[in-house]
Amino acid sequence: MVRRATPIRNVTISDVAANAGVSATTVSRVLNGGYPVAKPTRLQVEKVVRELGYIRNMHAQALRGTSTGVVGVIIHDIADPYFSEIAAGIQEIAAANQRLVVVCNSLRDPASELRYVQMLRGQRVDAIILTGGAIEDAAYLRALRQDAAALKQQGARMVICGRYSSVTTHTVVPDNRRGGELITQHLIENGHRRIVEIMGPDNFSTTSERSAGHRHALAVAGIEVDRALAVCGGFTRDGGYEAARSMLASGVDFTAIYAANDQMAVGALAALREVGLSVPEDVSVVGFDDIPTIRDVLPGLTTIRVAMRELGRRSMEIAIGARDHKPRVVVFPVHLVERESVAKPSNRNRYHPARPL
Amino acid sequence: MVRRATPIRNVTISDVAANAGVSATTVSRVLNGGYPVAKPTRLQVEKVVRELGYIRNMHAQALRGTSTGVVGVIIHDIADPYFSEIAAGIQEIAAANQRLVVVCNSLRDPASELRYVQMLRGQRVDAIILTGGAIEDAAYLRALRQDAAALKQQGARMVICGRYSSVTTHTVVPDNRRGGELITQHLIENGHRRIVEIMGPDNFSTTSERSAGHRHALAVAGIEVDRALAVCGGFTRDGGYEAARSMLASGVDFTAIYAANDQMAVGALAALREVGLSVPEDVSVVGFDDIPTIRDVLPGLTTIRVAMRELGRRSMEIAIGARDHKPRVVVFPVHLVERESVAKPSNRNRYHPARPL
DNA sequence: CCTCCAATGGAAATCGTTTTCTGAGGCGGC
DNA sequence: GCCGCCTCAGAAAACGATTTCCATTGGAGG
Repeated sequence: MVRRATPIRNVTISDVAANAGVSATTVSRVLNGGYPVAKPTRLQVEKVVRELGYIRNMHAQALRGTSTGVVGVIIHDIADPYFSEIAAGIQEIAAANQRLVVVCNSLRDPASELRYVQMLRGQRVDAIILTGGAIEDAAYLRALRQDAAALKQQGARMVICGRYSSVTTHTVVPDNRRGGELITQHLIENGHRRIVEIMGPDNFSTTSERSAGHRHALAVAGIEVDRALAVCGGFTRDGGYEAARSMLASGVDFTAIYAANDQMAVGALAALREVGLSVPEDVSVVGFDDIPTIRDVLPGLTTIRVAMRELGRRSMEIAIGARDHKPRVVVFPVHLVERESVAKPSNRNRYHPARPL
Repeated sequence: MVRRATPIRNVTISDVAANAGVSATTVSRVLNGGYPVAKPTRLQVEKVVRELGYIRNMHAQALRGTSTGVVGVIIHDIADPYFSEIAAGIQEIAAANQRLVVVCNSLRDPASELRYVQMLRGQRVDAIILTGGAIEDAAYLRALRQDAAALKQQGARMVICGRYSSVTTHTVVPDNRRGGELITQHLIENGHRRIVEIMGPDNFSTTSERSAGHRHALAVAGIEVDRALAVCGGFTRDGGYEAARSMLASGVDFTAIYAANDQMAVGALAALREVGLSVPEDVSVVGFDDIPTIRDVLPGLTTIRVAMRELGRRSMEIAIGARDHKPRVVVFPVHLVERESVAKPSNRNRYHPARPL
């Protein structure tokens, strides 16, 4: 391997200073403003900056103490439309405020989430936004609380987006419980009493919040919760597909499926289609979130609208906002979006597997 | 506003050194390895590091000269499934190599793309991955070439993903031209001769590459290109919807629609549904990319598979790979995925608008 | 004519690491 | 008993920007 001819060397503020015949101090003042610099001097410096293509070294700047202008975002999975919408909202506000965003995919692994928090702290980010539901694990939450405290100590902040949290910090969250309640009410009003609940992974705060709303609505209507109607699955299309298949295979009676997010609902639709059941004639299906892509599934999915992009925007606004806020909780309201996937239950064409799938 | 009781002050390497009764040098050596440190000393230092919750200041480290471990990614729109898949692939490799990824949404604006490149250079990232088609604009490309050169000078690299480029740097790209050719051939083999081409935005490299393949296939089959059958639109669902509506409104005759990406194809499907045309009986529709979400549109969309995740992975591998590579071009093959949206053309039920939509 | 102040520019310390150089012991070989 | 080598640890100089002090000038005011 040949040695590089010119050593790796960037244009520094001193290079600019030398070429402009002034001191580094003056260059810095021209760049940052807020200190009087005589007009000819300023113009000369600006000219040299352009000529040399000088770019500030953010690390030197950060080291000296001013902020880094970087916000860290920890997300479950950027390929999931729910999170990519939130990420898009975050980016909008970041762009409008000249901030850079470091995005980390935790893939729902709490250990990797904590590792990323450490890395981001090492980056001395101005803030960390933690999105998505939390694993309800004591050790994990304890570690997070410590990080939040350390972050505050560093003069940075932590914003939690998409979950209620036991960590004392800013929180932006959709009203998951209310959503579960609304969508279940809607099914009940349409005459459904035997409703399959496809839940998210066990131990997830989103799962328990949405499920609580669901069960509350059932209780209010005087419908007893039948454990045989509940099934857990990954928060993905395939998770919903598998869950629906297992319910079909079990032979249990139901007239509707409530999936705890749209992706799972879409998977359930596919499973129903596969066995020849039609929606909503044979089975009604509802989802949660109203992700953009379900505009184009058939039949149109009745769901709960969560303003994901707005959730992201708001989180970022808090992340880069004024420093002297008390930790506070912003709850985003949700509402029902009716499309074509719900009808009154009918008893014809109920599917009964001759043999397990 | 009350002054903070304790000034903002992090645990530094010297704090660790002092508490462990050694010098900062020794702490650094324990942290980085590669230099002999006596076992008791090492254990003592590690203990203090844990106790104090010490985290390296990446900025100081970066300033000193070692790499930052950060890779910048510039992307058109993180909420677009095509790009979020690429981003997910990038993240996979990043996570496996302890790298952090800064994601910037350019929203297809070349000026903001260039601004982001500057910001990322200021961050002294190890590499920049530029994804998505390029605006074919001379000034933009010139600026990009300069940045690529400067980056190389800094010892960083630029990887271009998703476009052939006139910039001399590493390139990872799907075979767009071949894809346009394959999908068009498929339509022709099914008997279609009057094919609407819903193109992406004008001046986009992806648009021209995919369109070139399309026109080539037509030429080979001896079909003359009819400019009345081509229409441009944004690379989005709504872009495809509007484009399809305008073709329908124009009253021009066609039996198939080729949309230059899946999102536009989905939009076209919606437009056709709206006027009561069914796919593929009345009109055949094909897309491009095979984004994950089209698994669940009806009818199943025949399209060109692009390995987006793999594209992202490979880009990142090159971005963090060994330093002594010549710029090279990796072309990813594409292939046809047949589903249910293509059939032989029929003349019944052709839509003729009584009045413009 | 002397003093004082406003306007402008520079020297040097500082931020937290890494990485030379040195240097101090200890020990084997002659 | 001395030399040289090996092992380990520390002092100090970077890296590139910001910021706190000063220093100089020129003009206003007495």
